[in-house]
Amino acid sequence: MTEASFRTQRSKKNATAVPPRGDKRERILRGAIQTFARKGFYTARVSDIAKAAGVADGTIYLYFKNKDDILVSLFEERFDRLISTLRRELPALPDAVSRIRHLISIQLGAMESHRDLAEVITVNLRQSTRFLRQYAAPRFEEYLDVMASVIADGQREGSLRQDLSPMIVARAIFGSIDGLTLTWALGSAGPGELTRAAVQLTDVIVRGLSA
Amino acid sequence: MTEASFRTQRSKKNATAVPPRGDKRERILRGAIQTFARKGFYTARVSDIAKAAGVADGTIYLYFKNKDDILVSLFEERFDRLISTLRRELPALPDAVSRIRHLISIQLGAMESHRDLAEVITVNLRQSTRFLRQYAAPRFEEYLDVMASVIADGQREGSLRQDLSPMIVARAIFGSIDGLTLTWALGSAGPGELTRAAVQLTDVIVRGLSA
Amino acid sequence: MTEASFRTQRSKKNATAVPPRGDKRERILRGAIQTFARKGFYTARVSDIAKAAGVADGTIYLYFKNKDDILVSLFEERFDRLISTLRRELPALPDAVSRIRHLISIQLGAMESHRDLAEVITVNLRQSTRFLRQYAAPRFEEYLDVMASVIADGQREGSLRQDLSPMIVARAIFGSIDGLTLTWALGSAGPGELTRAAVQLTDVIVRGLSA
Amino acid sequence: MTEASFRTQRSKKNATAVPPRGDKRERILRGAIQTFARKGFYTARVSDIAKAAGVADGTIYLYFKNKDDILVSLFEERFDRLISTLRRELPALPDAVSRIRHLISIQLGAMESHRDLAEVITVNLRQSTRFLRQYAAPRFEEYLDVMASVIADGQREGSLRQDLSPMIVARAIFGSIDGLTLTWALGSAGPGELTRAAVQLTDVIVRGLSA
DNA sequence: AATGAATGAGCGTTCATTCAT
DNA sequence: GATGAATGAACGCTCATTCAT
Repeated sequence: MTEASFRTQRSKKNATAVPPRGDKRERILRGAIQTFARKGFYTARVSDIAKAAGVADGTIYLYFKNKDDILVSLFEERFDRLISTLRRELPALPDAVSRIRHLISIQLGAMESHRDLAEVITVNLRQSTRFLRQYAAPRFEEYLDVMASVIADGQREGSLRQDLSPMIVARAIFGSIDGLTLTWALGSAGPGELTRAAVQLTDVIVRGLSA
Repeated sequence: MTEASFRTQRSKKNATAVPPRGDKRERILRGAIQTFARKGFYTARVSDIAKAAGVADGTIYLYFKNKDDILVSLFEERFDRLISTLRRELPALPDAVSRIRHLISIQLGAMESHRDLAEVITVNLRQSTRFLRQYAAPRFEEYLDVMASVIADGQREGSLRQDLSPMIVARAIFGSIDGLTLTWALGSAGPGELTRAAVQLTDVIVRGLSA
Repeated sequence: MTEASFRTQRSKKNATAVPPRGDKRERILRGAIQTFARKGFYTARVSDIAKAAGVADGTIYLYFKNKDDILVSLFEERFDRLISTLRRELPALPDAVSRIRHLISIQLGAMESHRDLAEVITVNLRQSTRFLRQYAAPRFEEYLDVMASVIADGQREGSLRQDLSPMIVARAIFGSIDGLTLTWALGSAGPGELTRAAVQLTDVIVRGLSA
Repeated sequence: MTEASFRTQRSKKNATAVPPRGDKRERILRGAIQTFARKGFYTARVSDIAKAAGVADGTIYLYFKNKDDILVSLFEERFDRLISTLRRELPALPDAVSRIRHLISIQLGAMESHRDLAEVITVNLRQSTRFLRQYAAPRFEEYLDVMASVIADGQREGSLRQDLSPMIVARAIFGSIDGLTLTWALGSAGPGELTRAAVQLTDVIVRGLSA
C-alpha cells in the first residue's frame, strides 16, 4: 500500500467504472474479509483473496481499483450498514439510557455474529496512520457523532451528567467496545461471551454517566 | 512479514548474538518509532528507518534480527517499562479508586508525551491478527492482569461493585484508554487535550464501578 | 545458494506446482546454460538469465523454484537424456569393447555439440561439495553404474582383464573424458578436436583394459 | 566474485604490498582450505575463514587483496609445490614408465594426505570458466607440460606408443586422476582407498600406452 | 600490526497489476 | 465478462570491504 495511494484512490466516487452485474463483487468482499482476518491486510495476497472468492486474480480488478480499494470498500459498506441501522432504530427508543444500551448491543452483536469482519475492523483497518486519517477517520467520525448526539440528548433530557464532553465520552465508549471486541476476537471465544460482556459494560457506562 | 516468522523469532532472548556497544540500538529504535508512526510498519522501508536513525542499512542488522524484530523489540521494551512503572507505583497507593486513577493517568500521560510511540502502539502494532496473537497478546495480557487485580482488590475492599468480572472491566478500561489515545493521535492534538480527557474518563469509570 | 537448500528443494518431484504451458521453460533453461557458461553459476544474476531467455525476471519463478532449481533441473534433465540414450543403445552392441567405444563417443559427442552445456557440466556443476554430494552425486553414481556394468560384462565375457575393480575403472574413464572436455571447453577449441581426442582416448583405454 | 576481477587482480606480482611477518598468512590459508572444502568458495564467508583461522575479519586484508586472492594464492602455492616436487624427482627415475608411475602416485598421494585441499582443488577451483581460463589454466598448463614431456620422452625412448598426442594423453591422465580424487573426496573415503585405486589406474594407463 | 563495528552496493525473490486470449 | 500467464518495480537482507581505534 503506497502511502500516497490513499490520497487519490477515492477521487472517483465509484472505483469501478461500470460495476459489472452479479454476485462476484460480494463474493470477493467475503473472500477478502476471510483472508484479511486470517492473514492481515499486507500479508494477504490478492491471489489469496481471489482463491477464497473462487475467481481469477484478474477478475478482482474488474470490481475494485486495487487492493486498497477492497479494504476501503469493505469498511465503507459494512460500516455504513451499521450507521444506518443505528440512525433508523435509535430514534424509536424513549430515552438516552436505552439508546446507549441499544447502541452497545447492536455494535457488539454485529461483531459477535461476524467474527471475521470483527477482526478486520478492529485489527486490519489500523494498517497505517495515514489510512486511518485519510480514509477511515471521516466515516468513523460520523459514527462517533451518532454516539455523541445520543449523549448530548441525554444531557439535555437531564438523565445524564452534564459535566462531560459528549465527544470524549463517545470516544471512550467506542474504545471500550473495540477493546472488548479485540480481546474476544483474539481469544478462544466462547459463544455468547461477548454478549455477556456487553451487559456488564453497559451497566458500568450507564451508571458512570447517570446524573 | 511472514506470518510464520512470529512463532520462532523470539526463541533467543536476545536477537542479536552479541549486541555491539553503543547508542546505535537506541537510535535505531527511535528512528523506527518515528518512521512507523509516519508511514506504518509495512510501508516503512528498512532504509527509511536507517536514514531516520542516521546509520547505514546494514547496521540495523547488527542490532536486530530483521524488520519484524524491530517492531517486536520496540513494543517489548517500551511496554515493559510501563508495566514495571505500574508494578512499582501502584502498591504505594491507599485504595483501589486512587490506583485506577493513577493507572489511567500513567498510561495516558505516557502516550501524551510520546506521540509517535502512541501511534505505533495504538496503530501499527495491530499489523496482523497473528502478530497480536502470537507475540503481543501475552505481554498485553500481563498488563491487563495488573489492571484486573486492581479491580479485584477493590472488590475485596468493598469499594467497588462485586457483580463485575475484573477481567472484562480491565479490557473495557484498556479499550477506552486506547480509543482516546487513538483519536487523539490521529487528530490535530492540542496539548493537554489528552490529559483533560483522562480526568473525565476516570470520573466516569470510577463512578460506574463504585459500590 | 544456501548450503542447506539442497537438502529439501527436490522434495516435490516438480518444483513448479502447475508448470504453465509453452516453450518458456525451455527458453529459460537455454538462457541459463548460456549464462552459466559465460559467467559461472554464482556470478550469473537471475536477471541475466531472464534477459538471455527473453523473459521477465519474475517469469523465471513461474517455472523454477529458485536459482538453484534452475541448475539442478538443467543437470537433471540433460543428464537423464544421456543416461537413457546409453541405456537404450548400449545393449544393441555385440561386445564390451564396442560398448566402451560407443559410450566414450556418445559422451564426448554430446559435449562437443553443446559446448555451453559442456562448460556448465564440467565447470559450474562443481559449485560446492555439498551440491555435488547431496544432489549431483546420486545421479552421477547412476551414470557410473552404467559404465561399471559394461566393464563387468566385459570381464565376464573374458574380453577384459579381471584384476580391476569395475567401479574404479569407471571413475577413471569418466575422469579422463571429463578432463578432455574441460580442457577442450576452456581452450580455443578447433572443430572436431574433441572427436579426434576421443579416438586416441578410446584406444588407450581399450588396450589398457584388454585381457 | 566479479567476473572482471580476475583480469586485474594479479597485476601486481604480490597482492600484499608488504606481507607482514608471521604465521598468520599460513593460518589464514589453512582456514580457507578448511572453509572452502566445507562450504564451497562462494558460500564461504570471509568471516568464516577468519574464524577458522582465529583472526579478525580485517586481518585477512592485511595478507590478501580480497577473497579471490585467497583462492588464487592457495592454488598457486600448493600447486607450485607439486610441480617443483615433480620437476625435482622425475629426472632421477630411469625410464618413462616409472616416471608415469611416480607422477600418479605423487599426485594421488598428495590428495590423500590433504583431503580438504583435494576438495578445494578438484571442486572449488572450478568456480567459473573465467577463473579457470584466466588464472588457473596457465599454471595448470605447466603441470600438463610436465606430464606431456614424460610421455614424449617415452615415445622417443621407444617404450611408449608413438601414435598418440602427448598432450591429449596428459589431459586424459590428469582427468582420470582428478576423477578418482573427486569421487574419493565426495565419498566416505576409507584410508588407503585412493592409493589402492592408484595402482590399478597406473596399471591400465601404462599398459594402454606401452609400445 | 590487529581489530571488528560499520558500511552500502548488490541481488534474489515477491506480488500487485496488466492484457492478450 | 473472465481468465491467469506474464510482467517488472520494489525491498529486505547479506557480506566483502574499509577504517577509526
